[in-house]
Amino acid sequence: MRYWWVNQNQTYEAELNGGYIWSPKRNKNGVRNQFYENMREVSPGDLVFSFRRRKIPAVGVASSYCYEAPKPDEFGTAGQNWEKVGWRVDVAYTEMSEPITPKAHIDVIRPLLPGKYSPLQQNGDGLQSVYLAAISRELADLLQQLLEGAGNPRVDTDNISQLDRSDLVHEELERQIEDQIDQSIEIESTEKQQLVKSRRGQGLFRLNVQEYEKACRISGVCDTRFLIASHIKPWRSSTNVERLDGENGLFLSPNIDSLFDRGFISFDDNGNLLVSPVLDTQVMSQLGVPAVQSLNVGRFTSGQMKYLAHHRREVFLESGRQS
DNA sequence: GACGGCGCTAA
DNA sequence: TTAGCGCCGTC
Repeated sequence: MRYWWVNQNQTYEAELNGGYIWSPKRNKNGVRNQFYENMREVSPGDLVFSFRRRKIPAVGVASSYCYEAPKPDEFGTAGQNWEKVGWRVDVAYTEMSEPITPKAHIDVIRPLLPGKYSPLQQNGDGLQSVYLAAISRELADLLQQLLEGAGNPRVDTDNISQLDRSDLVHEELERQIEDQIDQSIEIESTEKQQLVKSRRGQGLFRLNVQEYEKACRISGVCDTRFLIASHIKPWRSSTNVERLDGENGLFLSPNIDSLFDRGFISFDDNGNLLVSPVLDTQVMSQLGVPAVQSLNVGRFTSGQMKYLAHHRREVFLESGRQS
C-alpha cells in the first residue's frame, strides 16, 4: 500500500463532501505534470492526507483505482482553467476534529520529505504547484502519530469503504454521448444505430475488428462467441470514425477485456505486454494473465499502434511512462 | 499580510 | 524535466 499527500485548498470542500480527489490530466499548456500523473498509481486502501490552509483537516482511504471523469460541477470557478475531463479517485474521508499544522512540526517532518516532488517546502510552507504527492511510509507514520497525539481518531487502511463510482461515472458519461449522437442531425439513422452498438462491441465495429484480429492476444481463445470486441481508444474518447474503425479494436476474453478496458494492462508498439504496478500480481494470474517476465503478443498494424499510444497515454495506470 | 492545484523561464 | 521567482486573487 502507498501513502499520498493532496493539496486541496480551493477544492477541499467539494472533494470532501463528494468523497473523491480529482485532477486534470495535463497542465494548461498540455504538458505532463507528475502531480497529476500520480493519480494513476493510487490503489484502493491507500492513505491520503489532505492539506488545506496550512493544516491537515482530514485523512482519507482510497476506495477505487484512478478513472477518467468529468470535472466536477461543484468546483465552480475554482478550476476554471482545468480541462473538462480528468482523473478521479474515490476517497472515504475522516475529518480531523483537531487538525495539525505541519509547519509547527517541520523539524521532525523535514528529514522525511521526499527529495523530489515534495509536497512541502523545507520551511514547512506549501507549494503552489503541487497536487497529489507520494510520501514515504515513515512520513505517513509520523503524521498519524502527530494527529493521534493531538486527539484525533486513527484512520487505517482497513476502514476501507466499498464505494467505487467508476462504473456509474463512465455509464453516465457514455449515456450523454449516446444522447448527442441520437440528437445529431448530420448522422443518418443507420449509422447512429451502428455507433450505439459499437459501444458494446457489437454490429459493424465487431465485423471490422474481425478483419484484423482472429483471437484473444493473451488467452488465445479464437471462438468469437466468447470474445469481446474491445475498443483500444475508449468509445467515449473516440470520434465517430474511430468508434467504427476496425484497427481501433482487439478481440479479448472477458477477463482480459476488463483488465485492458480499465487500464491494468496495455501493450507497447512491439507487442510486449505492459502490466500496471497497481495491479496485484496474484489477481492478475488468477484472471488469466501469465505472470512471466515478458510476454509478446505479436505485431500490431500502424493503425493499431496509433490507438495503443493513446491507451498507454490516457488509460494505462502507470505514471511517468513516455510513449 | 500570507499564501497557493499558477505561469514563466532558466539551465 | 525541475525548481525558483514573481503575480495577484482569496482567505
